[in-house]
Amino acid sequence: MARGRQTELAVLGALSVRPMTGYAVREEIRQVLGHFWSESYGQIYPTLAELQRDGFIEAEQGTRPGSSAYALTARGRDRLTDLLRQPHQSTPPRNALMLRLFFGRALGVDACRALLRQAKDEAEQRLAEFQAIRAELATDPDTEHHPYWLLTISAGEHTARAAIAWADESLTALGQLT
Amino acid sequence: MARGRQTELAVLGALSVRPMTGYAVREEIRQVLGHFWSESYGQIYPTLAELQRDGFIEAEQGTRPGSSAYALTARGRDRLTDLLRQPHQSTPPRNALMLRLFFGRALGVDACRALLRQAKDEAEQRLAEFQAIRAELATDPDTEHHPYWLLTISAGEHTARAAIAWADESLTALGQLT
DNA sequence: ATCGACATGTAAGTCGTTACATGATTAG
DNA sequence: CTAATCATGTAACGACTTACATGTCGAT
Repeated sequence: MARGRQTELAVLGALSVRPMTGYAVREEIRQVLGHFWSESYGQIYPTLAELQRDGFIEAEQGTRPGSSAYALTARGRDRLTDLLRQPHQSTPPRNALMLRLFFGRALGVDACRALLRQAKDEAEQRLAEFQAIRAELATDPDTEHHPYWLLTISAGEHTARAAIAWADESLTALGQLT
Repeated sequence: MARGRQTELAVLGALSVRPMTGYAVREEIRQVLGHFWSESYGQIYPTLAELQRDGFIEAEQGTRPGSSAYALTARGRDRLTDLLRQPHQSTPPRNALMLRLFFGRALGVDACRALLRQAKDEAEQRLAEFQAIRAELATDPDTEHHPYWLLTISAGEHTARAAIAWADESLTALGQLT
């Protein structure tokens, strides 16, 4: 499966933006990549220790006791590029909503409609969040990351809009049932 | 987390369509729900044993030795409805493509464009598959599952089309870089 | 002083896949 | 006869989350 590499990649990527503590890595991933990725402390801290042992990151001096920010080393930068180039295998799909709708006959039309309305609400909220992030990014000083971050925001917007359209269509279709 | 329930739900759902062996449950999920859900033998067989122990399913007679098809009991049908009604929590997101594009600066424009082209190809293939399933479903004798199955197919189509549009847009955007 | 945010780390347990062993049945 | 498919089951392993224990720092 080689999925430990994925956490390694996420952590190295976060540190490539700027040096950070483990806590900050988690916050960064949660706030900025939250719709596409997630990591827990139980993954992050062991990974940081491993990366430091292997010389891919180093603790920065000047941090207060009980806390240390890590920065990429030159080898760490190479390692990041390596990992980015490797083919990615997505986790097997597990969409709880689709599983329920597929067996919707046993659930009943009304409950399915409720599920669809909830899905639509969530998609609308996601869309608003992405648009807010986009607006915030527009005011930021231009970093070289900018065009790539826009890519992922755009993906979020497209997906959310598709979900909204699908939910509307499906509510109509189910409405015509009995 | 209560995710063991998810496998239980998938297995009960499959058996609600028609009685099946464990092997067939896996095939059914792989072929029909493959784009939204997956289960492995390591999950299915222990779950079947548990469900039988709890009286939610029973082995049908008349099956050949070394093989047994299971059917839902009345209690099993209730159990399925119960599980369907319970609120679902999706697995935390882990989108390997987005993770890579987000750190695209370290990967380079050309490699990112290659990733996008690949994503577009995959989305087009998925769209074709969904349309094939839709066509096949149209020739089938009408079951009560029909409208619900169409729902999930439609979701797949919407998502695939959104992915294609996003990839096209993004390829253009990245093309204007340097 | 105390509350909330910052910060580190681990143990326990769940979840899930992969790989293998084993054998029956069917189509060519 | 033999290859492919149908079928069952489990052991080993890896990935990941949750919950907890512990402590620092800044603001009120």
